[in-house]
Amino acid sequence: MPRKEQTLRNTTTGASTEAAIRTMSNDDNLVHERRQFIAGRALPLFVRQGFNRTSVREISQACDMSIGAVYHYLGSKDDIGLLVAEQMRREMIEFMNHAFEDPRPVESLRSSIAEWCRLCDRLKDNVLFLYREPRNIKEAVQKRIAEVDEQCISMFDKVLTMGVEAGVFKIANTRLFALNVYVLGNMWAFGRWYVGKFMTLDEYIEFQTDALLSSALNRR
Amino acid sequence: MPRKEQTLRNTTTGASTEAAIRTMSNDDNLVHERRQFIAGRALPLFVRQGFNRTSVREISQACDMSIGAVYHYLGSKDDIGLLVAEQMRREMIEFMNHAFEDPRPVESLRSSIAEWCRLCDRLKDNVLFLYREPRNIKEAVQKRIAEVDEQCISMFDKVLTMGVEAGVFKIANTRLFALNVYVLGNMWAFGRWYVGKFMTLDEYIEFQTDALLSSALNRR
Amino acid sequence: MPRKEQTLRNTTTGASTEAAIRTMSNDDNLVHERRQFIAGRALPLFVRQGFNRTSVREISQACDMSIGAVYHYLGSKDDIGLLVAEQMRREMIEFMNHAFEDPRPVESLRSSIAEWCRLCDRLKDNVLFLYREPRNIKEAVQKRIAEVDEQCISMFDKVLTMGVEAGVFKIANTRLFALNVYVLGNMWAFGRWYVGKFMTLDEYIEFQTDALLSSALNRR
Amino acid sequence: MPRKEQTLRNTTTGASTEAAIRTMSNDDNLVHERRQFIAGRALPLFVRQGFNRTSVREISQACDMSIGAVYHYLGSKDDIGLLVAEQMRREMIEFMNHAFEDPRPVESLRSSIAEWCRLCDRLKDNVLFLYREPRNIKEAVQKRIAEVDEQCISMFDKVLTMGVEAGVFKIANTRLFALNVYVLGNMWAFGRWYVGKFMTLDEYIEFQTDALLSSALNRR
DNA sequence: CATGAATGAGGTTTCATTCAT
DNA sequence: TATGAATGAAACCTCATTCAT
Repeated sequence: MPRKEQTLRNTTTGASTEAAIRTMSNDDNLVHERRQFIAGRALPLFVRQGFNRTSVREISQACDMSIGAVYHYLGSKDDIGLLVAEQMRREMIEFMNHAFEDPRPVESLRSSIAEWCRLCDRLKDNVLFLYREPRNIKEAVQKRIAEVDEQCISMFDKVLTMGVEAGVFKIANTRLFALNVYVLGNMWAFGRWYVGKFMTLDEYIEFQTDALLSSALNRR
Repeated sequence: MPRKEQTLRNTTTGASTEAAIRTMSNDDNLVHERRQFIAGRALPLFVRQGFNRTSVREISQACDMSIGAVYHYLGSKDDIGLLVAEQMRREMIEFMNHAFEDPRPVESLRSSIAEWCRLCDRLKDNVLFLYREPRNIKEAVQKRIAEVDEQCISMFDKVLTMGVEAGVFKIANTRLFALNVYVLGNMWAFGRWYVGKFMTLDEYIEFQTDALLSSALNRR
Repeated sequence: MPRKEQTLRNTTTGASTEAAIRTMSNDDNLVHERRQFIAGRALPLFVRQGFNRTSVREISQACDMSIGAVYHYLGSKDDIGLLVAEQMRREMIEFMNHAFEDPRPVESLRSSIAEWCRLCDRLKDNVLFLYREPRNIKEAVQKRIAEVDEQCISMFDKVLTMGVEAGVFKIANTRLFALNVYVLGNMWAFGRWYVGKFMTLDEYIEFQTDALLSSALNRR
Repeated sequence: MPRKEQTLRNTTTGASTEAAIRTMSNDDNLVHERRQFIAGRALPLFVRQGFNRTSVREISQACDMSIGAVYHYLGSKDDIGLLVAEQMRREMIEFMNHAFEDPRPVESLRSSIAEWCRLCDRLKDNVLFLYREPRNIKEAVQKRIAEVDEQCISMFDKVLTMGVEAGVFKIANTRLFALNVYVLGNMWAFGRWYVGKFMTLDEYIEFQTDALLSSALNRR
């Protein structure tokens, strides 16, 4: 599906967010690896205690590193937010590149919902962080995230539109419907209503897909 | 519908959160009024800049008060979070006491969705605050909020279950469906995807209601 | 014993400490009465929590008065310290005017020790306050207190000297011995070593008097 | 005199107060050294101005450190009080372990009085602080201090009792007599009556020892 | 590369005192 | 005379960041 990829490449090309982060090291691989490590250890702390209530000292301790070492690979605490955002972005782009292999609308919608929910489940903490701490992510990076959000929604929109054009779906507002799909993935990640307490991820995917399809399918 | 009201009363009774907040004044009316005023001025700041990035000095300035005056009516900055939560809670209880006058499932669902969305629209900032800053709200108060959330979802659940029992709806998992209704209200409040940019609240309510109904309705 | 009284009058004459405290009222009796009341309620708080850790609000509440009322009779929180000091001073002067009716050295020492201990017991809190919070009493007032301290010690000194001159006592350094008598009174007031836990005031007086006498008495 | 030492060790064992103080550093030696330094610079300020009237800023300036550096080694301003108390405690334990080598009651009393007075002279400011600012020392630490106070008094008591049993002393209440010895040391540290103005420490020790002995000695 | 001591601006909070009512 | 809301300076403390080692 080269068309899609081009579209994506067009809008997401540009200096990688990560490359903009200051470091004292020249070993790119090491830098990347250490940053992922730090972000991975910091993120649960952010989710549990909040970004502002988590000190760099705590982060360095969670990493079994010195404070100086953390700053060796990062320019500032805020940069960890960028890494979290960037990881989400990377995975979403990955997701968009691999979903929709199927040209059949129903199958395509099914698989994209499932994949999307699985992605949100895997990056639960990133999703939460992006909801909760937008003020701790640089405006520019928020925009980059908004962009992939938008692309993601557009992708769902396209699948739906395709289905509508094929006469398989009947949807009054595909854009809003696509947004619903998007939110439904995030919703699983939100621990707030304990969805995970009374349902497995697979059941969740199944029920939600069925509900959406029963609403979208064109009957006549 | 007295049964519902009783249920609600039973679970929501308890010492008001507000009464637990320290104050230097004995004039209850004044205290309440000033607190609402302070919370009202502070909330937009929190939403715009984040709770931690908003200083008490800024809040006092936004209120045209001295810092000391703010602390005359509040025990701490965190207490403003409680007020925000409490306001949401109050309005949700109010909402639950007045919705669903209609015994017809479809009408009842329609009106409850509409009212719920309007409530979320009205308390947009409170909704956002509760999503973003849970770590700045005392555990106990988060629980109180979770309680009304739960009651609210249960309420939607009951409407749906009623409809299912009446043979009007056909829903695989009413609980999850109810959760979808709940989230759909919050979703409007979330500026993140700019739903409001391409749609009015009324349109949003209409489209979403239709989509949900088309999914829920039992077609023989 | 007019000689003594003259001495005292000479050094203690001067503007009363209390008269120097600002007030909004002209009714001298009322002012005095209220001040004693306030000081009496505040002193235990100071002893229990410390002067600085006791707020004017707390004091006003302990007095069942408004903050404004407290300031109606006092110019500042510090003034309460002055009142405490002044009360001690007044009682010590009173004490000095009435002790020593007896010309016999031993009897005179006995009674003055006993009276002094009883005074310290009665003004326990004042004694403690003067030890603990000298930095919260104006320099000038500290000096006035030091003056009566000095007079008190001198008084004991005189009794001892009289005894030495009469050949009844044999004391190497009457000044230091007098100081010991003084401290022994304060010592009772100091809860720190729980003297009061294993001894009544009367026993304390008896033992201490005997010990001092057995040290002071001239044997040959 | 191994029995005494054992007794002391038994009751004074326990987690060091200092170990309970929070620090950002892991270098125990550095932490201890810096804390002693800070406490040493702060204590005279406390004595001169009072604990509450001395700000952390002043302390940090007196130490030629930044405020942050002070908090790097201490968890709070109050902790300096603990250090002051702990230093007194340490020295008193040291004192108790080394005094009383002499089995002759009179010599033993003489030397213990002298050593005690010298200790109080050396730790003048600590003594004053403990008298004046008990409300700024955690209850638990006050208790630990009360414990060594008690041990110290008991130690004097034992010496006296030994003398009484040997028929050398005749004392009605050794416990109270011991307390007098204790207080007499503190009394020197109290600047309040300017004992130091008209007497050297050695003279003070001499006079007080003679007075006590002349009271304690058994004259058939 | 790594460490962690040091910095100090800036945050929250307290509280003596004033003054309009 | 009495009230208590309001003030705002100043206190304690945190923590992101730097930099000498």
